[in-house]
Amino acid sequence: MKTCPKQYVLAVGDALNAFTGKWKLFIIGALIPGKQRFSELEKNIPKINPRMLSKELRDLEANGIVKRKVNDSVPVSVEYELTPSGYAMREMFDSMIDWGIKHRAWCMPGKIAG
Amino acid sequence: MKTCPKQYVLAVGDALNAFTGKWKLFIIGALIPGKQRFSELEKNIPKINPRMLSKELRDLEANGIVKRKVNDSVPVSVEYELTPSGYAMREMFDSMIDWGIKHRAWCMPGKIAG
DNA sequence: CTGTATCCTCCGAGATACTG
DNA sequence: CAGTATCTCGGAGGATACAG
Repeated sequence: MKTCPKQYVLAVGDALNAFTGKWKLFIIGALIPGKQRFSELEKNIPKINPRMLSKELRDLEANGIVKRKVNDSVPVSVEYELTPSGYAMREMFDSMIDWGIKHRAWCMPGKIAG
Repeated sequence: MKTCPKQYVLAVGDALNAFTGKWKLFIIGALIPGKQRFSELEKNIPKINPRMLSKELRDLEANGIVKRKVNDSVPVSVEYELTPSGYAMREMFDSMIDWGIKHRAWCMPGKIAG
């Protein structure tokens, strides 16, 4: 691995940490159009349960991908929003999409759309 | 999720499948400079054991990332090499590296190099 | 509404020994 | 050399009920 300085490995590790697991990608995806409340996320992400949603949101917050804002209303509401780093993930996803589409075309022609 | 057609989700899924897990990224990284034999991979990837190496290589081959070539020599040797799709992952990794480095600069300044 | 607390299951992955 | 066969364990993730 000639051209592979240590900070590259760390950087890829950060990126992987940020969106691996079963749900993080869906949560980030759901937040790209804009902030959402806990219950909206729960409704918009099929099959997730509150325990997992809560846990993943805490992970994402700890990793600086999502920020959490409590509105002091009655009843209380909590909004989640991507941080600048979170929004910046789009370019990374775009290049994953590019690769994925080319890969499908290359090795499973005819299955472009599922 | 307005701008999120189904084939995008599939494409990202393909990309994730291709390199998640504990070892796939290291294997791909080890193969970027060129083809390598089983035992070379085993030696070059610290702490991997033959069972995991074998399993991950089979996964990668099934996903069209790696191709396996048996040389009919004595003793037998087997070479693994990235497919064109495999080599094409570099751009994706580069954009992950970009994001990771910016992310580190943004949310953990001073820890650029670990 | 926004989460926690428990309990449980399944599988990724390590250790070690063995085979053609 | 290039793998496979077992055994084992921890942790990711699901189901459900409960709490502030």
